[in-house]
Amino acid sequence: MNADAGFVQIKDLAAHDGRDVSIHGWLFGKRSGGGVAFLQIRDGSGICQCVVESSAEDAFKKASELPHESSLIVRGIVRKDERAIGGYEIAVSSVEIIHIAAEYPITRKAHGIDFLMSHRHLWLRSRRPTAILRIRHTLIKACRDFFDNRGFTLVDTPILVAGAGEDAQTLFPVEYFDRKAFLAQTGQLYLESACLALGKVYCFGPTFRAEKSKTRRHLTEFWMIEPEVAFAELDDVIALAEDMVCYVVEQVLARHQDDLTFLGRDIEALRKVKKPFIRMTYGEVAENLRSAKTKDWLEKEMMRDKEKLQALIDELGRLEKQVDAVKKTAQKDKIQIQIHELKENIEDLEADLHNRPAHIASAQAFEFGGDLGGSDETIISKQFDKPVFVTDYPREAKAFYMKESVQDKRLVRNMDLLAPEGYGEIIGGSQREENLDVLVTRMKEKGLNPEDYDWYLDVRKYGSVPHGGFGLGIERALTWICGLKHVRETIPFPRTMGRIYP
RNA sequence: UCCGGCGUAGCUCAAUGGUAGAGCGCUUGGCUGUUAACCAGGAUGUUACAGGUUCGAGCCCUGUCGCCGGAGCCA
Repeated sequence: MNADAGFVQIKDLAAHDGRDVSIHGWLFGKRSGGGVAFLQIRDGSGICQCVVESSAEDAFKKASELPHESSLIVRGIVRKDERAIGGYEIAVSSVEIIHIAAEYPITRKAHGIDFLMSHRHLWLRSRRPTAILRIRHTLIKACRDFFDNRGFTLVDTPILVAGAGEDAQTLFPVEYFDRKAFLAQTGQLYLESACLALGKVYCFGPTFRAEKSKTRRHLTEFWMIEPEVAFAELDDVIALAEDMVCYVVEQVLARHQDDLTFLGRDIEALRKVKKPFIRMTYGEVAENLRSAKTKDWLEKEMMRDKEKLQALIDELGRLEKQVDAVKKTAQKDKIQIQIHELKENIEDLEADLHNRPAHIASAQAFEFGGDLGGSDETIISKQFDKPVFVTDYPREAKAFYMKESVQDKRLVRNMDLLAPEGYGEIIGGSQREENLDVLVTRMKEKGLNPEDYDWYLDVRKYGSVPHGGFGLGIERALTWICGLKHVRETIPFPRTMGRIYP
C-alpha cells in the first residue's frame, strides 16, 4: 500500500477522471450478474461503485465470491457514468482481497435499537452513524476553533476528583488507593481558578453523571466544552454562548449539507439560527407557562398532533394494502421498512400525546421556585424557531456557585440555553459568586461543608473578580443539530444506565 | 427509585389454549448496467429463564433477568 500505487480517496474520484487508480476499503454492497458485478466500496471518505466485467477473469471471480464487509483493494480506470451514485465509477482491472469477512450481522434492512446498540462497533460502519460522527467532529472542532480564535487557553481539568462538583448522589465513586474518589461531573471549579491565571480559558472532556435516568436526553458519560472568563458578567457569558452556537451551526451547515440531508434534517430550520436569540427571564417563562395563551397554543398543538397521528395511521393502512399488491421483493422490503418506521413514529406520537395533558396541566400549575422540568423546557423551546436563553432562576433551584442577583435576592444570575424545535437545554451557565462570605453562606444553604472546598474558596481570597462561564453538552447539541430523537446516536460508544457494552 | 411496554429463526415480525410460520439475510444455480437488483431451489428454532394451571401453553398465572419508553434529576 505504498504511495506510488496511486491510492486515492473515494471523495476525490472526480479529480482523477480517466486515470488508473487504486482504492482500498470494504465491500459495502454488491450486485452481481452472469457477466458483470457491481461492487459498492466504502473507504471512510465515501462510497463508490466499481464495475467488474467477466472479461477481467481473476477480478470477476474474486468479486463474485466476496461477502459483505470484506476488505479489499481494487484497481481500475475512473470514469464518469450517470448510472453510478456520485456520478463516477471505477472500471475494475484487478481485485486484491485483504480479508474475507464472516457473515455480517447488520444488513441494510430494518433492525431494532437493542440489536444495533449491541453491535455498535459494527453499526458504526453504516451510513447514518458515519454521517453523525462526521458532524460531531466538525462541531467539536468548531467549538475549539471558536475559543482558540478568541484568545482562550485550553486548560485540561482532572477527571478524578476528591469531592463533589454539585451533587454527591450523581457521582460515580472509584477506588483511589486507600481513599475514595469520584469521576468528575464538570471541570468548572478548576476552570474558575484557572481563569484567574489565564484570563480566558476553556476545557473539553468527558464528564460522568450517575443519574438513574433513562430518557432520550441522558447519557452517563458525555462530553462537555466549558469556557470560563475573568471579568465577565452574565451578559458577557450570554453573548459568548450566542456567538459560539451561531458559529458552530454555520460551520456544520457549510460542511455537511449532504450528511444533514441524509439524516433527514430540516436544513431551513437550522438556517434560522442567527443572532439575536430569544431572551426570557425565569419569571417570564413561569408567566408564559401559566398563561391562557400558552394553554390555548398547547391545546391547538395537541389537536394538530392528533390529526398528524390519524394521518400516519391512514398512511400505515395504505402501505399495508400496498405491500400485498407489490410483487418485487426489493420494493416490498422498502415498503416494509417504511411500515416499520411508521409504526415507531405512531408509537412515539401516541406516547407523547398520552403524556401531553399532564404536561399542559403541570405547565399551568407551574410555581415559582422549581426548576424547569423536561416538559416545560420542551414547551418553551417549541414556541420559538430560535434558541431561547432563560435567565435568573430562583436560587434554591440552582447550584451554590451561581451569583446572587442584586435586584432580587431570590434569584441567581444564571442562564440556560434551550434549543428550538422542542429539543430543550443544551447549555447551562452563570456568572459566579465572587464574594467569599456570600459564597460560604450559599454553600451552607445547600448543605455543603465549606472546609471541603478550601482551595476553591481561595479563588475568592486572592484578587477575586467577577467571572462566569457555561457548559455546552456536545451530545445534546448534536442531537438538535442533526435532528435526532436520542442522544445515544451522537457518541461513538454511548454509555447509558442500562448499557456499558460494547 | 417509580410507572408502562416488549422478549418467537442471524434480523424484522406473524401465529382463537390445539402440527411454530413469512420476508430479509445466508447458501446453490441462472442472468453483461445493477441502484436496498431480478428468477428458481435449499438449510435454519431450548418461543429469555425458572416454576405453576391445563388432556394440551409461544399464548393464561407467579417470580427472575434483559431491553425499550416515560417520570424525577440533569448537559
